[in-house]
Amino acid sequence: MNALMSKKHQTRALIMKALAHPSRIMMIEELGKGPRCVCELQRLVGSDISTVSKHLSVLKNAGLVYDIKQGTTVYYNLKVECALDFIVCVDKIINSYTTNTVHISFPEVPRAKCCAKLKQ
Amino acid sequence: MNALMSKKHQTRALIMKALAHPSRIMMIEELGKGPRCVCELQRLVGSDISTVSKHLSVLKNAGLVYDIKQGTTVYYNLKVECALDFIVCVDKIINSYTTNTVHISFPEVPRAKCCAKLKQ
DNA sequence: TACTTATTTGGCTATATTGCCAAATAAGTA
DNA sequence: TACTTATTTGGCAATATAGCCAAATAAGTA
Repeated sequence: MNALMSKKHQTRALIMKALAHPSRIMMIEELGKGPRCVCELQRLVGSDISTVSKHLSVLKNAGLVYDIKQGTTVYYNLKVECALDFIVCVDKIINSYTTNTVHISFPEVPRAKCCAKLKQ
Repeated sequence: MNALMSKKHQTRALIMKALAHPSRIMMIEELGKGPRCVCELQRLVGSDISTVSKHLSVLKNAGLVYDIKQGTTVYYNLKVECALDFIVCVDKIINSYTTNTVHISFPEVPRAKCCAKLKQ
């Protein structure tokens, strides 16, 4: 894997990581309904307001939300609609936990040994 | 937020977390092409084989992959096709980094103060 | 200016994740 | 049985993440 590939996968992981927390998923879902201030999101998730603020900066850093200041209030907005698609994807997977049928699929031909260390 | 809601969001986060690592994203993408043994995935990501094995157990634990043993070789398989949708979602977001136009949207009416602590 | 409201930042501790090595396990082969 | 191959597990150190409190910042109001 070259450095360019690595960069790409790191960017992907940054976005996934941003969504990899219960509070942040909740907030993204809520922001799908419209802009919300930090206070409103704080009531939603129930953590300390400083914690919520830090979660929001993670989402912002990943490019998922943006903020607009009005007086002393900061409104957070969903930047990319498709962030909501993630939640649909996840819930599909959760549903598949019970309904999914496993397809057994072997490689067509036996492969040569691929893991052995070279002899010295 | 009640305990049931919390449970749901934790399950969602478990799946997101499983995908929140460059190597694991790479492996999911590769498994989209067909079953692969641990060795093949190890060559793909370039980490120690024990590290790769642990990454795979994270994916398995989240219900994203399953494994089938053939002799000494373990073939990993994508369990849910829609795990690939995530990667499409992420790449859409990455593309939006440059092309996305911000829609400024304020709440229609000014809201009452919502954050102040009660006076004692 | 002093106070209030809303939010962010710094700092700290607790916890989780990552990645390597070494050892263990599992299954096939000489 | 001893050896080889493929993979998993245990253990450990390094790093990252989370969440709280206290303090700082920003903007409005009396």
